[in-house]
Amino acid sequence: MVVPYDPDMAGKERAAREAWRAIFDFIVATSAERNATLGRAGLTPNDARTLASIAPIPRSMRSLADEWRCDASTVTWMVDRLEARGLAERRPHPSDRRSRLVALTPAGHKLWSRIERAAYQPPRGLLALSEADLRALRGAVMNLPRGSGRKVLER
Amino acid sequence: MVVPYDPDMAGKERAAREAWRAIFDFIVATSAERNATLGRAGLTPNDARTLASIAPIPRSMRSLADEWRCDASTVTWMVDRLEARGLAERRPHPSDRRSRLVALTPAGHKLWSRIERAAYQPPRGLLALSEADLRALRGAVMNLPRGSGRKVLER
DNA sequence: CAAAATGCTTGGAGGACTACAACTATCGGA
DNA sequence: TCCGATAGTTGTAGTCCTCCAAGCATTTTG
Repeated sequence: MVVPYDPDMAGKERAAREAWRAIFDFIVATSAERNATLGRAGLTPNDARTLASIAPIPRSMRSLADEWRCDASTVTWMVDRLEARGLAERRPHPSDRRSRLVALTPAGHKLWSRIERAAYQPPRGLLALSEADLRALRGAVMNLPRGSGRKVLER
Repeated sequence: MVVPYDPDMAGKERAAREAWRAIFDFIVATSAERNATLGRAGLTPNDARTLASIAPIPRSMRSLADEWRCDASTVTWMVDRLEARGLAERRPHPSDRRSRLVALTPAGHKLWSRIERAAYQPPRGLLALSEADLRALRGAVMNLPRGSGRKVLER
């Protein structure tokens, strides 16, 4: 798709750049607290990513390795650690006996829902905005490309 | 400061929650690309944090340990690695001979400015928003609490 | 069916943290 | 001046990844 010349593009890009800078700085400034939350739950960032990946639906090891672009043995290591803590379990794949499905245990689901709830709790700094700003912010940001469309989201 | 009852608080908090959720998901979805950028520069996330901390002005090891809430020997390790790559250097402290100031070398400044420029480049997904959304977004996030006020920013 | 491909695990190696204990050099106060 | 606090380093140890090579079981393909 060819984009025709847009005299306002500079303005749009400038807005995007300035907005992103403020968001990025805010994320960085609040990241320590998020990591501390994980730490208190005894999870590494990678543990959390694993929980997030298998929480919606059991996944094969292979699909996790593809998603994370890592070696298959790395996935073995990750899942081993969660399994040792009783948070995840391996199940037989219904149609391929080579494969395993990794699923959360009840304890895993419970912990993950706690973590997720904490992660979605807005940082204090965000509440410092006015209601008008927050409504405007929400209106804009809800239009962000969503979900699994990886290609869309990458830089 | 006591906050009086605010009948609209629920609406404000709801806006904050929904906005944060969208932002958080977006950040997570784009984080792999940011890490890849660091990786291409041969930096770990911790390396980048170190560069960011000493880029504005040389810092003592102690102040870094305090900022990161880690053991002093961890700072030694971090700085050693950057120094080995010629990105940072230890300088004498002007008034305390026990202390060292850690500063970026010219190569360190050069690399850091590259990294910073890349980090502030808005992800593609953000450009998917309309100009109106981006302007609204910018208007809101520019009011976010800024800079070094750690207490303000934490959750 | 035989061969190639696939899914996963194991073993080995190494890098990146991270803290603790012990030690040196220096500072600062009584 | 002497002693406790402070800044930093070194050595040690342990965890968390991360990949590669090798191997097993199973599936898919020619």
